[in-house]
Amino acid sequence: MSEPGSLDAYEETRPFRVRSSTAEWAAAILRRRVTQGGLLPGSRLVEDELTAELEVSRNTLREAFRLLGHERLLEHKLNRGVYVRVLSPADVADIYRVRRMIEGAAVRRPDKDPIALTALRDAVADAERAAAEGRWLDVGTADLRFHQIIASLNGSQRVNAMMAQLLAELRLVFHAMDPRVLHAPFLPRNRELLTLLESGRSAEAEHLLATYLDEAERVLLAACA
Amino acid sequence: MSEPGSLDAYEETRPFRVRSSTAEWAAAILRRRVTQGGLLPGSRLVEDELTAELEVSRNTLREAFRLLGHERLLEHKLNRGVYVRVLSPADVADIYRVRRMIEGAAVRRPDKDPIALTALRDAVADAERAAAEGRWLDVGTADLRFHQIIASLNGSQRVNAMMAQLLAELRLVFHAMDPRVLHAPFLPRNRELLTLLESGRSAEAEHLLATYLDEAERVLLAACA
DNA sequence: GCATATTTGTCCGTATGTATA
DNA sequence: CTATACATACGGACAAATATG
Repeated sequence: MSEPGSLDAYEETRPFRVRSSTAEWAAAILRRRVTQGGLLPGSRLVEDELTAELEVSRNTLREAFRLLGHERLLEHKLNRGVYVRVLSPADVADIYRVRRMIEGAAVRRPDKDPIALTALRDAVADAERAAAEGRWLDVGTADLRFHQIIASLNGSQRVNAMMAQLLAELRLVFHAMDPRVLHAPFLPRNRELLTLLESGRSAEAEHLLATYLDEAERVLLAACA
Repeated sequence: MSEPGSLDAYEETRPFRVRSSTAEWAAAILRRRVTQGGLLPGSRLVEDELTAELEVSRNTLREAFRLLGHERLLEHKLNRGVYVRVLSPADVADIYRVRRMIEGAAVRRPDKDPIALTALRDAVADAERAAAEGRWLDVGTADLRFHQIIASLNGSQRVNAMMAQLLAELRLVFHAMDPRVLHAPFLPRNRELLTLLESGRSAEAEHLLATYLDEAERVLLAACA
């Protein structure tokens, strides 16, 4: 507690514990390792090692495990330990079924929040700039942000939370792929989708999104197998 | 559990708690009390009382609290305790936004699973029988099952889980209402919706469902305020 | 198949911080 | 302000399950 993570320069230092609990702090560090690829799917998380490294008690670490398990980033096998989740092809297919439902309902809505449209323009511009400069990981981040904003057009906090969790899960598969191959084909389509949304052509946007998601699913399913 | 000190090798001290963790077992008991109205919204859950009653440790009970907190059945106020969630009108509106999305997508699908249709017929029949016999709580249970099956037409495990959670949350409001007033108006419409689904009239089913959900939302919003 | 070491699951006691009467 | 009640977090303990030789 007194000396937070002096050996680990990568990690954020422990924030003020006024607002967040120690368990959430530990969960945040592990979450970042998983979503950013530091911990690959299938890796085992040993309690002893992590309590020593994070300098938290076993109880607190186990609470962090539970938080991330509920986000489907970790898998808890009884008496056998905690592992980074490995997505099956069935998982990927299921995630894309939900994405088609959420994003489809979003673009079908007649009333588009102008603030969200502005945020969409920013996300597309960021992705294009990152691509031009070869920062493909940043392209991926902007792409995920784009789709998170699309989902937010539904105007539901619960849908936003579901979408955030789905995209975090998808990142587990992303690490098995070249980010350029993964994101480059979809950049122009994000731009096109944005144009259709801005001009209110919902039916065309819905169709474009459907084919978009079908193809993305195929790419990721190939990476799974 | 009942006798922590006794080391009798032959007696089974924890019949079923070996398979699932003790925390999940405790969570299951509390979940049941909340969804079945034994613990009303706003009630405080005191650690000391529950550790004594359930005969589990504080750590284990806290694990159970976390689990139910993520299911949105309990509310965790930092340093101030754990309470049964009280749904605001905004929560009810949000839940119905998601229900319109999930159930709308379900009835719009062209391919209806025949097994699900059979299950729907059973649910409607159960509800009607229970209503005829004045068992209004059972009517409510069958009604929720009806809508859970509707959601399952999407063919997604994740959507099923979301729907189950939404309906569990809705039960929090149900306890503030007379179950007869709540469910009776919707019985004939479930029957009608089933007929439309069986005959493949998706557009009509979608419209009926939309007006159905709008009215149910109004009823519950009134109960909230 | 057995014996041992490791790891997890659970519980306890306690110290500290925080909110409320 | 004090007192009280409670949540947060830690470390130790031991049984049970699993992994290892």
